[in-house]
Amino acid sequence: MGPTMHDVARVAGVSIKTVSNVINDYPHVRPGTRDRVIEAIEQLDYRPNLSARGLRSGRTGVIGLAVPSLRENYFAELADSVIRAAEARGLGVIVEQTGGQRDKELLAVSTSRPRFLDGLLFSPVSLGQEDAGALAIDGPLVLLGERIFDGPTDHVTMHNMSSAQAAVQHLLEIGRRRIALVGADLNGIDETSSASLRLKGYMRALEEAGIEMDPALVRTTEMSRWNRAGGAEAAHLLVRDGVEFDAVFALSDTLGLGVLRALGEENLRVPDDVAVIGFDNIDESNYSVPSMTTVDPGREEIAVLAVDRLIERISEKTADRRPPETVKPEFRIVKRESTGFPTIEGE
Amino acid sequence: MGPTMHDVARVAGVSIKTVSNVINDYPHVRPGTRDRVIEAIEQLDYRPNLSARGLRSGRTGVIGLAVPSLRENYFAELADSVIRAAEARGLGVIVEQTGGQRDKELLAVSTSRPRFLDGLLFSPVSLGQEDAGALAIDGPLVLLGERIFDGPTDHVTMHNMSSAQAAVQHLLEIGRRRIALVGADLNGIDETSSASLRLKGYMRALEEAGIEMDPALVRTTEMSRWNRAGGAEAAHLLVRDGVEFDAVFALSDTLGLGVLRALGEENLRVPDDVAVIGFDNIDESNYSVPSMTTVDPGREEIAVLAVDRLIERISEKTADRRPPETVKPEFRIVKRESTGFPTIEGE
DNA sequence: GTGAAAGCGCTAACAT
DNA sequence: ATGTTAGCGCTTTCAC
Repeated sequence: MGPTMHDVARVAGVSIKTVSNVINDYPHVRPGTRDRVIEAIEQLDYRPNLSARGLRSGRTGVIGLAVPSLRENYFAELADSVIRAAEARGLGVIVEQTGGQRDKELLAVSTSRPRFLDGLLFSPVSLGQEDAGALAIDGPLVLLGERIFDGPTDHVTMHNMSSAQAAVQHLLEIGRRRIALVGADLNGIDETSSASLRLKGYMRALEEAGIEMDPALVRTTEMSRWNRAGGAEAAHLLVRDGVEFDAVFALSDTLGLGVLRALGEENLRVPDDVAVIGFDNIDESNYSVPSMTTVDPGREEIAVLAVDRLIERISEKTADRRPPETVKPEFRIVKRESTGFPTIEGE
Repeated sequence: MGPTMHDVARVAGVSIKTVSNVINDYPHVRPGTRDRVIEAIEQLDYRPNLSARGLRSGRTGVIGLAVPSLRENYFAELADSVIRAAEARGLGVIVEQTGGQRDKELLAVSTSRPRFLDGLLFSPVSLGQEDAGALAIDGPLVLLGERIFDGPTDHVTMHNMSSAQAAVQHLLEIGRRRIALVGADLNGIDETSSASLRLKGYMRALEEAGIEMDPALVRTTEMSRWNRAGGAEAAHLLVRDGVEFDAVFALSDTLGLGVLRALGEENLRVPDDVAVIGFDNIDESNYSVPSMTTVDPGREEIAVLAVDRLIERISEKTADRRPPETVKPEFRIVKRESTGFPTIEGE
């Protein structure tokens, strides 16, 4: 067991309170005293016991991040951003994987969370609007994604609809008219899924361009197959169904990467025969053959916004509680080879 | 502030000790008493305060995992495996990213770690053999990777040399003779890098086949460019230098994926003109065009072995301390399209 | 500006 | 089989 505050106090010839003051940057400490304490800390290699601090102060300095899986690139990159944002603010991050399973998601916001985490960033994929009530947990909670709106907590989401609209506009601008959509929701349009919101953006863009939507171009994909295999399958089916198309809007980058693979196998050239745009801007989409145009929803900023919201909630006094707030970062279209633009290194 | 053991004890009509006994599965509790306590726990939605437990018992139930970055697929997938292994054993995981920077790696095993984590899994890339001394920290530590051998801690690594040898043998078996290697160490062979160990395996396989190594086929890549861009660059240079080759052994999958991209741009067909094998078996290598043959170093088992070693060390009494131990899982070659085998779904 | 002391919620030694 | 109790190392209120 390492040295304690008492040890430091003894070596520095002060009381434990003074040591505490120095460690917590309490301003009214005489410089000389402060120096003696710091010296003692270094001499003993003293480090505060966070369990004790946590017990006393009610804060552990650790937040949770609950995501479906780190094997999904988007969430691995989101975790990277969250961990860096949290570290910059002196917080550690415990990563929990829900596997996108409803029971594990419910667990993440309930019992599984003993009094330990200062707060939780939670990105559900199975819970929906009807579960908003389950979010009324005791600790600070910030929601990520678009499964639940108007819940009792802060919410960081993205411009799903307008960015999807912009994506389709980009395809229209390069002259495409038969634009397939890959990854639509099986249940049609419910307000709360990324897929539905992005589909709405697609429809809006077509409508503005005066193009009638062809249902044969809209391909559904089970949520569990929102990956390369699912994208490949959808593209193969498009071809084998004999549907004519000159562009694909994939509702996620991994779907898009699968589409690229399948189009290659079908001997269709990208972007000459078919242009492709994805959604998420994961690192990988810059390195596919060809590199893939995509929507950058502002992942990095989502992480920063979320961590900052959470910190605010953690330090907020119960009395002057602000009402829950929903924020979204700006998005941008990253143009690459799959829509006829050269790849920009490092983009 | 939630209910405490005292509250539970009061509701159940027992003493706090009995509550503690029930929670910690102490065997000698009368069934009826146990039931009353469990009922009270549920009624109050009581959850133990881990800070208090940690303070008292010296255990927090949280371990650390320090990796370069979750944006590198291999480490994201490793983190996934570690988190699942740890969860199965009731431990949480705080993920730290070192960015592969020497100073942050040193920090990970020193001051940055206040008395909080029960133990640390550490995958260094900048620290080397000469830093073995820095690992003599107080808490349990298990090392991952191959930067440091014979250090003072347990070490989970992989069969770098023999698996690399097997990779090259696979290329030889399909009739390739001019096998390029992408990703060699700039500093030539030092014992402690994955690159060097895998290069040795390459040389051994060639030697056994009676093929003389052609230095023009061995391409070096800076550690910081062990990614798709670095792999692509190396492949482009191979072609532009006019080197003849019919296969590439990429020392990592991301290098290999870059190689695939570059070969496509150079109008070389894979595997007809050039066969490609990677190393790591990240999910992505199964979805490239073409899908990529690779070495599966046993990542999943590495995680389990590491977590189990760490748990043993955590619960070990200082007295009967076992000497440090080095373990490696089995590897296997996953054959895919890039060496002429059909992709197997889900492989 | 600094010290003394209480107590956060829990575990475990000891008592019954 | 269960109860009593003393801390674990820290923060914080209250003195001085």
